Amino acid sequence: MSEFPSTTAAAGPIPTKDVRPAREPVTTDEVDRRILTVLARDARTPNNAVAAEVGVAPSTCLARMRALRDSGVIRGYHADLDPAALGRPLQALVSVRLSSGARGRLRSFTDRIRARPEVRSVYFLAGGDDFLLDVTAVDVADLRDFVVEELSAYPEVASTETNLVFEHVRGTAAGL
Amino acid sequence: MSEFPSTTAAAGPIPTKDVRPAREPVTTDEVDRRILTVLARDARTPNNAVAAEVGVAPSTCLARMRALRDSGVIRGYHADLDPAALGRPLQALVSVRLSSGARGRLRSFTDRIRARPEVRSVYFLAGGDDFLLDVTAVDVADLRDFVVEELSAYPEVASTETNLVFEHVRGTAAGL
DNA sequence: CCTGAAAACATCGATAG
DNA sequence: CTATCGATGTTTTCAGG
Repeated sequence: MSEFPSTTAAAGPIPTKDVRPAREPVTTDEVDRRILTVLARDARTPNNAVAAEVGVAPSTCLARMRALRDSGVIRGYHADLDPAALGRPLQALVSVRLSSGARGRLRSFTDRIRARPEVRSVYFLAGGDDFLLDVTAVDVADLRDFVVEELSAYPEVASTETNLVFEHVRGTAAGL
Repeated sequence: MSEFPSTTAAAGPIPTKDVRPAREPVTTDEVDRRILTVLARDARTPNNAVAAEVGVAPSTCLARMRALRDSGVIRGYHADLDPAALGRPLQALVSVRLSSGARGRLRSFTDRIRARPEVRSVYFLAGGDDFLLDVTAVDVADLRDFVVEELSAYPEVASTETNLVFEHVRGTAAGL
């Protein structure tokens, strides 16, 4: 089994049937893309509203949405929560480098890490660092605790580097 | 006016009414958090089902969801698309450093950048680099084109550093 | 791909704890 | 603040053309 089974994956207990990780492109037409654009902008847009916006019948739109979901083009639908509004006003990017002997346990290590409430997402990297964590924190002490006690405490971790995030904005095109 | 008006922001033409950026925490109780957990996992869960899952009446659930949306705790709902399935199998993180004189034009520069289809998100950083781009590409040539022609071509850009992303996974807790 | 009809759901106001 | 009820319009869903 590969160390990196897919280019990307969705979160936690997914509302998923049997979505394949999609190593190869799925054929999509203009209608599909317009559906995706609408759902990327507002995932709670009712099916019939999506249909009206892209100019197809609701039944057709529904079938397409399901196909896109089942084929893995749509990985899931997620509410975008504001960490600051939830009492986590600090955001940071933490680069982590593992000791060379620990690379084999990378997966189990990151599985533990990504379940933590601080962690928004994990990037597995090809470069000098092994991975990058997008994290939020209640305050600097909380951030320090996470880095020092949750990361650096493990012998697998060779080094970390923390960069504060002033602001994080989504791309406008959202993957299209 | 501040250079960084909010800690985070949502994408493009948002389906938003007047959601404030939420600099301060919003008071939420256990019911709210459970609603948020459900919606973070599957944003298309019907109000009915959310209500049943968290154990409140649908009317109550609906009112809370709206309050959470209006107070800015929920920034939006987005379909999570798989770039690989859409013909963009390459993902990378590009760190960008601007020339010191160009920092004042940072906002207009990044506004142009983030509208590009390659850009999934933009992190404004406090450290040595000015910002970090999460980008996808069709192939290496496409990636190179973006970095060389879209970034390095501008005099504002002092330097860039590109790191390939093997895999990107969402945190399990999704912001709670 | 569409239409159409039945079932499920969202939404509101009134009422009450 | 929360829950329940009932009425009304909308949305989803599926059978079939």
